[in-house]
Amino acid sequence: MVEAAVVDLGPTCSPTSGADCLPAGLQAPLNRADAEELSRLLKAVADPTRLQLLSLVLAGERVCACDLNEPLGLRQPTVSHHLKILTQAGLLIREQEGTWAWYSVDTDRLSELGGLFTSEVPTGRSLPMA
Amino acid sequence: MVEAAVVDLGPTCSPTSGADCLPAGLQAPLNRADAEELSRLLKAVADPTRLQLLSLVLAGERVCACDLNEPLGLRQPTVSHHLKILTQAGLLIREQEGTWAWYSVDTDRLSELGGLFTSEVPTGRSLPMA
DNA sequence: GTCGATCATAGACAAACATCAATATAGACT
DNA sequence: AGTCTATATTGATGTTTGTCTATGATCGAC
Repeated sequence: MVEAAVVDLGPTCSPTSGADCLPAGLQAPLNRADAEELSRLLKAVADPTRLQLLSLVLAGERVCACDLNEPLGLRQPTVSHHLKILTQAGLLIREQEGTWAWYSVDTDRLSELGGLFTSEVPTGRSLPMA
Repeated sequence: MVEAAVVDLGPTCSPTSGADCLPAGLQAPLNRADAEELSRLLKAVADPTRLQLLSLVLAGERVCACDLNEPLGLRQPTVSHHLKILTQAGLLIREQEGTWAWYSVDTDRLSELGGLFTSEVPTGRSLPMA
């Protein structure tokens, strides 16, 4: 040990955290439970196929599942499996319409994800002349 | 098929993309190569132990590896393994000093990660009265 | 009803992964 | 030299994960 750098990994999220109470981010030391909850969300996104899926649905705004098999070059059950994972993670919204299943991206949830790593004060605008 | 929704998965990053040229985000449809590169970075973060590691190093600013085994409750080789993965992903910076290894977070890289999901125009400040 | 199309589920299988114990490497110090 | 400490690497093991085929469930149209 180099020093008495005692760091307790206490709870960072409220003990009665609901389904949408994400552990805020990395600013405070994460306890195991919060880290596991965060990793569940991140695992949903840490797969090349699911990233392509997200980008495709994001490009189409509201996309039929039937249009996703071909551009990915994967079998229908495989795509269905990934869509389920993304939906369970709250990143995709599923709407059944007759035989079809329409998917759209929950952009709030998506930016919530990004916010986990960018909770600093924004120092400058990224767009030219707002 | 529902419509002729042709989406080509062309390259989104420059063909000669260097090590730090991340595929920009999900706004444009991702081809497989870019999706795999992104997923490599996200996989580094999609693990509860590595999330705890990041939060610990972030809290200490510059942390000796010797102080990380105990708060995580994991063996030294396991922690060393995770530190290597985070370093290879560019999220941690390693500095050797005698026998010790000091780690710090590359905050630029970290916010680059967050930016993958939050490339929208910021509509409002999140801090009270800036 | 039957047929065809869309999507989900179940089960199998190989590849990737997290963890450990054991060992190796390298520096500091006597 | 020799020992102790800090860290990395190797190899093994159990678990998770991505993909497939095969099958089931549901809806619309004839």
